[in-house]
Amino acid sequence: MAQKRVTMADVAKLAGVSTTSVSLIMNNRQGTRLSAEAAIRVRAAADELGYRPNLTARALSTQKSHVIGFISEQVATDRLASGLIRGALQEAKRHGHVLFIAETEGEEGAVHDAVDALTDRQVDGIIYAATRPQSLHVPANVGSTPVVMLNAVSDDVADSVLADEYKGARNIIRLLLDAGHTENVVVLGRSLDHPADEWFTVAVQRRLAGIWDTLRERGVTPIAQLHCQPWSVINGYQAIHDLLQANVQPRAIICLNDRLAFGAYRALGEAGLKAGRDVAVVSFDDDDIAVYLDPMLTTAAAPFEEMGAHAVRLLLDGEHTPGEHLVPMPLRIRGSVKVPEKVGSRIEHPDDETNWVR
Amino acid sequence: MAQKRVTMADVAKLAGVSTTSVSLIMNNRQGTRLSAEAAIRVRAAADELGYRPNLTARALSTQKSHVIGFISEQVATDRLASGLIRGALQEAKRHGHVLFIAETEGEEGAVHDAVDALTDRQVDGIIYAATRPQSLHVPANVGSTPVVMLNAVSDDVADSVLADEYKGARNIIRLLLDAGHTENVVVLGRSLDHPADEWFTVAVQRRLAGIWDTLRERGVTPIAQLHCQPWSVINGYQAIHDLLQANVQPRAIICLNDRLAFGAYRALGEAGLKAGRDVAVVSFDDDDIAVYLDPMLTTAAAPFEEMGAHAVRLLLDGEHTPGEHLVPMPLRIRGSVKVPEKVGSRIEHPDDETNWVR
DNA sequence: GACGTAGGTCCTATGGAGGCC
DNA sequence: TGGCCTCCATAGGACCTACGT
Repeated sequence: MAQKRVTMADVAKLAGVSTTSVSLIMNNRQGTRLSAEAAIRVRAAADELGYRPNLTARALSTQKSHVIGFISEQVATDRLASGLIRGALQEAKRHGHVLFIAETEGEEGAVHDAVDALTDRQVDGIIYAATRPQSLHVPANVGSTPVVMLNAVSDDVADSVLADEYKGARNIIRLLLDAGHTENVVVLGRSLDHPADEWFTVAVQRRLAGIWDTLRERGVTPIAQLHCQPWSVINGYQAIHDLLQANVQPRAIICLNDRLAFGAYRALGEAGLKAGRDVAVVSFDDDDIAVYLDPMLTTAAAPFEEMGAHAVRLLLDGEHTPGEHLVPMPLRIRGSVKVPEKVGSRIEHPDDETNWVR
Repeated sequence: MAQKRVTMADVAKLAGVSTTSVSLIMNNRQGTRLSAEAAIRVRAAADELGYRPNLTARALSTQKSHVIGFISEQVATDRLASGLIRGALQEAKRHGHVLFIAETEGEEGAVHDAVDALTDRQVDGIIYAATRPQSLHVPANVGSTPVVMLNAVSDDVADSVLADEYKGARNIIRLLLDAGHTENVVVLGRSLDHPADEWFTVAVQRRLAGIWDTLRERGVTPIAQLHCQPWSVINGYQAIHDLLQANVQPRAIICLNDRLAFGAYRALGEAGLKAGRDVAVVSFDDDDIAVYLDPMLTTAAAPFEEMGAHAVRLLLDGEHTPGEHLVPMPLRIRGSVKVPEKVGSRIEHPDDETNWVR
């Protein structure tokens, strides 16, 4: 027999005041001269009854639900990008907000439905997230609800939170070169002269640009560009396998993501070579598998948690300047690159703030 | 300039009826004699204005929010158990519900706070989930909100959804034995005579019981029980490594989870042995890494999605009989066990319904 | 037979009322 | 007669529903 919740009216009765007074006092409204004594009575009554305001009713009356909607294709389930949710969740909690989660599973029209489901419940804002950076369409039924794109961009929305691919790429390449691996360098994942295709997203463009700009600055010319899409374990394996078969001996491999690196490890292993010892390997993302590898992978981490948190902050802060918001990619320096002691300490990192090593 | 949403009143005015009529018609209430013609007018007006009911207001008046709260320590972020959320999400969506997600990150008092945050928003029910089956305390402030434990149990709550560890174990062991691997069997992860400790949860007990009951039934006596906790890659590696050093040659390894299996693969590899070819390996969970391994791992999958969906169903169905709800663990038959063609087709699976092979 | 009125859900916002010196 | 302090009535917010016309 669901005993009902305590309402303001109950508190008011016990304290001998009106519900108005209870509301004013419980919300600590300034500028209203209610006697200190009344305030004490009301608070005591509220405590005694265990009163908690009904946020649904409050939302109805204030038009602010303190709820944020989180739409994604598969974020909650994608092990790489679930960090996005986690970051958003924590930040939302710190602001007394809660998250509605809706996943579209890539179904047609599911985004539209999700938006309906969320706006029908008066969310204060919507985060539209993707597991891989891409351009998405935001359905018109969001109406006037603020939207922030997370790990994605959209023509329909001003704000988007992205990883700083360019600087991240510069930093990890600098790390590689500073450690002395400047000969027989191979770039695995995408070649520069390949025509633009569906995989060639903004994020990829910037990642590539960061890599090549830095190589050129240092006067390093790779001995091979291995193109393969998608960036899967098997494709990484195949590419390096073929390279070795052709009797080309890489001394450093720049992998465009961790899965390619995983594949590269295998191909190297079959040839009796070992990452870290015979071949330096750097990569991107800091996928979970990065630390399962032997040796563990040095990689520029996708800063998902921080990105998720930032998206929430943007939504709650109406004052920010709209546009692209770039979050630094921290380097995870591990065994796949041998960094000589003396070199390690004098590695230059002009783009300093992006170098969150841990 | 947030143009306001259209309300029932707007529709009523356009259709020339009262809001009552709009409510009755939009909700398809039976037994109310409104003219068919009025219904048509109302629907047309609603369409024209793009009317959508405000679910916050509806929740306030009906006391049903069509929202389910999902509390967990780290489910959204745990790559193994995020399937729980996904399943819940899909099932909720199918019933027109939406999920609030709250994570506790294991902080003290966070569960209590999460419950407050959810009940303040009038959720219709709460799912309390864990990444590893365990017994949890449910704070009293849930009040009369229905709660279902997911991948967990609690003294405070009747309903819990768990994987059917016992039958799952029986089935995977049968598979192994039916494939002819009955000699030199090793059990990796926990030994029977080890005293109960924090790791010895109900789930583990049942998993173990399923394994040993089946071995005994078939008259198979393992040549070794390797005990190690936690069930990590490194511990799995170490245990098998030591075994091989001691010159014991296993022909079949029953791993208590996939991470142990991963470690076992490595130790075997170093000794020039290969899973599937020289040693049959079976395991539990169907972690993501299971398909990254070479050969891919044969394992009894933790049916997380189905469990999540089931929890939602329980919450929405007030009529079910309370108690433990066991969800079958499907076998994922892959390369780590060689199943002779003729054997494969005549493997017996008395516990039939649990054998969702895919 | 076909519909509307009024009151309920719980909280907030506003103006104004009563008491006292 | 005013001014100050303390408080509350009322009117929303958008919806549902029992009853009445």
